[in-house]
Amino acid sequence: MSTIKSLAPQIDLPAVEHQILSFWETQEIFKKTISARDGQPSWTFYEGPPTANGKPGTHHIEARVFKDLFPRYQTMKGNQVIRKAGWDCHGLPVEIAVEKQLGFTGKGDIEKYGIAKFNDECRISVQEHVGEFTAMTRRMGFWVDFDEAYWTMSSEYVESVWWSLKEIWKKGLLVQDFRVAPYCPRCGTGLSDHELSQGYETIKDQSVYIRFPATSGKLAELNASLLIWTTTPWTLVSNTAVAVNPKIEYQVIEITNENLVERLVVATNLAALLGEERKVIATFTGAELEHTTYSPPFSLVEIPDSHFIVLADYVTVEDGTGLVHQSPAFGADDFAVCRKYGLPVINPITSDGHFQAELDVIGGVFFKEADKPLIKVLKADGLLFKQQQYEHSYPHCWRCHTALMYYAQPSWYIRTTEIKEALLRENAKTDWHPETIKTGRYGDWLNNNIDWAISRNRYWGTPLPIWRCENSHEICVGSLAELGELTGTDISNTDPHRPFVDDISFKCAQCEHTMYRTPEVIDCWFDSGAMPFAQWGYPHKEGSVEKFEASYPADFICEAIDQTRGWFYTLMTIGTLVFDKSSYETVLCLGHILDKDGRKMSKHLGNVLEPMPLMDQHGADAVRWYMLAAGSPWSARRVGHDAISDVVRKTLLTYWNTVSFFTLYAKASDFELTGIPSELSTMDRWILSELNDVIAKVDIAYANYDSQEAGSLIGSFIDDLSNWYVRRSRRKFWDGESAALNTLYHSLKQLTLVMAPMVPFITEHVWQEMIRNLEPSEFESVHLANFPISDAKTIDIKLSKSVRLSRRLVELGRAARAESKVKIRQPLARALVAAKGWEEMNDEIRSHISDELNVLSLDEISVAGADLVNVSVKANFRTIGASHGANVQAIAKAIAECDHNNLVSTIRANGSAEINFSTGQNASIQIEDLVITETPKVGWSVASHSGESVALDLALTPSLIEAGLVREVIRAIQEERKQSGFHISDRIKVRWGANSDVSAVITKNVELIGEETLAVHFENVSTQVAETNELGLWLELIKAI
RNA sequence: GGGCCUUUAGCUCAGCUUGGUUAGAGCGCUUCCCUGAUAAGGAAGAGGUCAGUGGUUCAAGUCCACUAAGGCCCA
Repeated sequence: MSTIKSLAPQIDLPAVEHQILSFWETQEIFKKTISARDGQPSWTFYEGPPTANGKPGTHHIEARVFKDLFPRYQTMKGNQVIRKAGWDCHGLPVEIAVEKQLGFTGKGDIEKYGIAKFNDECRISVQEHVGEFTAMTRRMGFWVDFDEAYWTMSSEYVESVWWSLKEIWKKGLLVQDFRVAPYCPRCGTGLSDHELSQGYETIKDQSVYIRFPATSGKLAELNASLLIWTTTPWTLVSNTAVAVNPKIEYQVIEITNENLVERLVVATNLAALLGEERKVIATFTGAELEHTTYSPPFSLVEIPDSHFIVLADYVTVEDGTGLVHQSPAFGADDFAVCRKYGLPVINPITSDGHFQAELDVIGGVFFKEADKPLIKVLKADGLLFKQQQYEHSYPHCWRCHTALMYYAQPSWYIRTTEIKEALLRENAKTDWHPETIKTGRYGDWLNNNIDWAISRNRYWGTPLPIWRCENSHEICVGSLAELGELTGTDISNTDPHRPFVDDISFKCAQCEHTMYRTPEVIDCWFDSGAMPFAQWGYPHKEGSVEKFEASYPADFICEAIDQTRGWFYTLMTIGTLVFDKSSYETVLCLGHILDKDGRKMSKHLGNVLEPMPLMDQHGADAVRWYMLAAGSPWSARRVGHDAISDVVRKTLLTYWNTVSFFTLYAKASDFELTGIPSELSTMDRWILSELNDVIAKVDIAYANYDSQEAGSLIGSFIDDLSNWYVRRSRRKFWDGESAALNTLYHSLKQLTLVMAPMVPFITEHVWQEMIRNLEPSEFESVHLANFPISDAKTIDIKLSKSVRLSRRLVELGRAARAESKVKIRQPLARALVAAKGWEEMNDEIRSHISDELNVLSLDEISVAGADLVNVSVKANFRTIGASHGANVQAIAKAIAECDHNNLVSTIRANGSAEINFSTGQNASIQIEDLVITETPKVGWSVASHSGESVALDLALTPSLIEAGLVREVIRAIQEERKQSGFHISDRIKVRWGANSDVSAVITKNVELIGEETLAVHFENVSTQVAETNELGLWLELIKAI
C-alpha cells in the first residue's frame, strides 16, 4: 500500500507550472497523447500561423487558449489530434520591420542594398520573432508541434502554393488586369481589400467646388459653367471628363455674387447650395447633357480627345453637386466609365506618389501636398467657387500610415466573384460560433465579394510563378521540378524566392521569344490560406497526399473576429477554388481583448499587457481560465490583473485546498482506496449526483465549444464540493470515515479530469501528487487519461432540489440570527420552517440545517398551531396571469384584501377557493396561485423569502446558556491549538483558569470538551488571572505524548 | 454613408431565447458572524431612472420601433 503525501494548502502556482512544463518535456507527454491514439478517429485542427514580425501580445494568448482546450478535450474523448505549428513568414509586415531596422525609406533603398541580402535579413528577422512566440506558447501550455512546424517561406511550402496557383490559373481564374486599386506610394505596392479595411483614418481635407465653363451645346449658348465638387483636388490635374446621372434632373441657375452674375449647372436636388436667391434659367435631364464639352481646370498635362460630359448611373445627389469630375487613373468608377467612352487613362504621378518632375506648379510634389498650390492657381484663375474643410475617413496604409491613392496599375487578380455561389454554399454548411457571424458579418462580406487582388510589387513573398514572353504567351509553373524541365537544368535546390527565380528564363513553347517571370510576389494572405495542403508540401512531397486527405477539411479552427476578412476568408476561398470545398467545418470566432479601461491594446497607448510577466505573476492556468470562462469569449473583453487574480482565489485555490484537505485527513486516518461503497450517506449521494450531472453537462458544453458554460459549471461544482459537501461532512473526515473519504477522492479525481483541458497545469500536479500517488497504475499524465463518463443512474434530481432548499433555509436562518443579534455559537431550542418541499426532506439534510443554525430541533410551522401563525398571501402573477389574463390586477387586489388565514385554510381543505373581485366576477384560486408566507406571531425571529420562512425561538434556558458557554470554551481552545501550531491529530494537555461561572461549566463538561479538542488532560490553575480573552478564560496548551 | 455588436450596482459581468410584481453574482466598501483545510465561508447595510424616448401587453430589464453614446466591420 502506498502512503499518501499530505499536500500543503499553500501553493506557488507559477512555480508548480514550471515543474509541470519540464515533466511534460522530459516525459514527452504531448507526443504520447498523439501516439496513444494511433488508429483512433482523427479530429483535425488547423493552426492559423501568426505573423512573426513582432513580439507576441496578450491577445495572442486568447486564441491559443481555445486552440488548446478543444484539442485536449477531443484527445481525452479518444480522438487523435495532430497539431502542427505554423509560421507566417512572408509579407509587407516583415519587410517594413527590416526596412526600419536598416533605416530604409523606400523601395529604392532595398534595390540598392540588393534583394538577395534584403530577403536574407527578412528571413533572419522572422526566425528571431519565432523564438519569442515559441517561448510564450510553451509557457502557456499550448500544445502544438514545433518540431514539425510549417514555415510559409520554406521551399516545399512555396512550391505547394505554386501548385495551387497553377490549379487556379488553369481554371482561368488567375488573370492580369488593369484596375484601379488602393496603392501605397511609400511601400510601392497595391493593397488587397482586406488590408485596405485595416487602415481607414479620419482626416480633414480641403474640399473644393470648381467651375468648368461649358464650351459646346445648349450650356455654352447659355454661358453656363459645370459645378463640380471634389475632396481630392490633386486629381483635377488629370481631369478627363465630368459624369452626370442620365436620370437625374439638372438646372442652369443664375446667381449674383458680389455684383457678379453667373450661371452654374447643378443637380436640381442640390441647388440649395447656391444660396436662397437663385434664378432657374433652364432644366435638363442628365442624358440631354451627354457629350457637352467644357474647358478643363488645368492644362498641365496633355489629355487628348477628352473633357466632355459622360453618363454614369453611380452618380448620386447625396452630396456634392450631382456632377462628378472624372480622373480614370485614380478611381475605380471613373476608370470603368471613361473606358466605356474610350477616354485615355492619363497618370501624371510616378510610382512613389510624386507628380512627374517636369510638370509646372506641382512637379515633384507628393500627391497629397499638391492640393494647396493647385487650389491657389484655381483661385487665381477664377475657377474656385467655394472651398471648405471636409472631414471624412480616408484609407491609409495599414503599416506605414501613408495616405493611399487609388491608382490604375497592372495587377493580378483571382476572380473570386466567379465562385461566389460556391462560397455561399460552403458558408451555409459551416458551423459558426457565434452563429450570427455566418449570415451577419461574414455572410455580408461574401455577398459583396469582389475579385481578390493578389499581386504585390514587393520582394519578400512567394513569387508569382508566371512566366511570359513578348507575345504575351503565358505559363504558370507548379513546382521547381516543372521549372527545371522548362529550362532543361536541375534547379531543385534553388531557393524559390526573389531574386533567384527572377533570373530563370526559358524559350517560349509557342514562339521563339524568351519567357521571363512577371516580377510580382503574392499577397501573404494567400500563403496562410493555403496551409491545409501547403503544410504537408502537397502534392509534391512524399506522403503528403495521404496526410492531406486525412486532414481535410478541418473539424475546427479558431481566431479572433478580425480574421473574418483575413484567414477565415482566404482559407475558405482557396479551399473552394482548388478543391471546391471549404477547408473547415466549425469556426470559433473570438472577440478582441481590451485593456482594463476598455481600450484596444496598442503600443502607442502604452497599455499592452505583456503575456510572459502576466503568466509569471498569476500562472498560466489563471490566465487560461480567465480567457475561457470570464465574460463572453465572443464579445470584446477587458483584461487586467485584478480579474485574473480573482480566478486564482475563487477557482484554482479553492480546488487546490480541497485536494490539500483530502490528503491531510486521508493521511491522518490511513486512508485506503476502496472505490465507492454501496452504503452511502445522503451527503455522499448528493455530491456524487452533482458530480455526474456536472460531468454530463461539461461534456456537452465542450462539445459545443462553449467554454464559458463549462467554466461556470465547474466553478459552481467546486463551490458545492468545498463549501457545502466538505464543510458539512467535516466530522466524518475527522473520524476518518472511509465512505466519505472515498467519495471525496472519487469526486476530486473526476473533477480533475473534467478540468484538465482548461487548466492543464494544476490538474496535472494533482494527478501526479495525489492520484498517481494513490494509484500508481493510473495513466502517466492526466492528459493521457479518458474523459469521465457520467453515470446517469447516480443523478438524483429530487435530492439535489432538497439540498438546494436546505441551503436556502440555512441562509434564511442565518439572516434571522443576524437580525436577532444572538450569535450562532449560542444554541437555541428550536426553529420552525415553512417551505414547499420540507415534507420530502430527509433527516440527514434536516440535521445539516439544525447544525448550521445551531438549534436543537426543527419543526414544520404547522406544529405551532393556527392561532400562533401569521399567514400572509400574495398573488402569483405568473399562474394567475396565464389563466385570468386581464383580470390579474383585480384578482391580486382581491387576494391582498381578503382574510388570508381563511383563504389558505379553505384552499388547503377544498383544493381551491372562489375569490370575488371588483367586476363582481368570481375566480377560482388554487394553492399554486398564491405565494404564502407563514410566520409565528411573537417571541420569534423570522426571515422569509418567496414563500419560504425560518423562525427562531429566542427563549434561552439555563441549559442552553450553558451549552453556549461550552461552545465558547471549545472554540477558544481550538483557536489556541491553531495559534500554537499543533497538528490536527496532536493530543493535548490543557492548563486553564477562569472565573467561577465558566469554571463550573468546564468542570461539568470536561469530557465533551476533551473529545472535541483532543485534550486528554485538564488542569485547573485557578491562581491565574483570567483576562486573556473575552470569556475571561486563561489557557495553556501542552502537547501530550 | 451602410451593417453588426454593446449599454444592468463604484468596478467586472449574469439575467433577455420562453414577459410575471423585492433585478442577481463576484470584486470593493461599512458593520457583524463562523472557523479543527482554505489566500476561504456566512449575514446585514450602502450602492440600480436596467442608456433614453415611444409602442405592444393586465404586466416590459426581457418583445417592437426610434434616438444617443461606445466598439467592430464595410465604404
